[in-house]
Amino acid sequence: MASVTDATWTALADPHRRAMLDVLRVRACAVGEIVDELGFTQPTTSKHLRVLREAGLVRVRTHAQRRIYSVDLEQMAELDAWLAPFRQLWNERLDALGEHLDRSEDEAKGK
Amino acid sequence: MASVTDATWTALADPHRRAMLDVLRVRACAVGEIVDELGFTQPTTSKHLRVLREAGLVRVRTHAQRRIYSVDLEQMAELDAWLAPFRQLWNERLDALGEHLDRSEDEAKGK
DNA sequence: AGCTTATATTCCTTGACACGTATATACGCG
DNA sequence: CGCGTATATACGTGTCAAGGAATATAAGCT
Repeated sequence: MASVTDATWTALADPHRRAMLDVLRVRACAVGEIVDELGFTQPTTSKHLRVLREAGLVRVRTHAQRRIYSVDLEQMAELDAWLAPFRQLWNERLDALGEHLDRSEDEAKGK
Repeated sequence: MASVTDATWTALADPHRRAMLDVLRVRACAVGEIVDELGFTQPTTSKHLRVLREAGLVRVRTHAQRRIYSVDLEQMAELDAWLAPFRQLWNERLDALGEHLDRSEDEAKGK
């Protein structure tokens, strides 16, 4: 149960790696497929995948010579947990705005 | 309307800066308060705040000599937007599990 | 205007990271 | 077992970001 650590955030700091996660979000991929899709060299791709793996963001399963990488959704959920308090503040602000608008609307409808 | 860019993710990669965001999430702070709270030196704190500002993650308003920093919740919401598709997959997985459990439960209750 | 407080910036050194090239490991197959 | 495919690692190099110390800017105060 890998938790979110510095490595996780560092891994996300690189745009290539975020692109890789976006690809893997759609479906699990072998290394070669990611190379084809994103156009990075194979060694670069493998190195980035290693960083993502050590960050707990992706998982590998070996299938013959291929290594199939997929997103670790649980880790993403933990990232989300860090973001959640901020989102809550944001939603509170939206709610306050919505209430404000509703009040005007209710007054118009005479509700 | 600053959007999420590489700078945003890079800013989040640093644990000190995430700590600062956690402090600012509770309430807006002047630089000195952050220095006191987290124990970084003043120049370091200012430099990190600059990075956060240029990343669109915090806003400043000047109040006499003090500069009051606060989290830019809108930017956080945009970060959340990137994470959202992953969260959705995660929730679908939880729902599938829940449905599975509900089915067993319903059979037990004869619903 | 001088002094103090509050914050920002500069310079310098150091360490981490990304990329390319070359090479190593692993697996399957004839 | 030798060969091809698929992936990982090692090495050398250039770039960039972080921290400390010193200094600059800015605003209030007497």
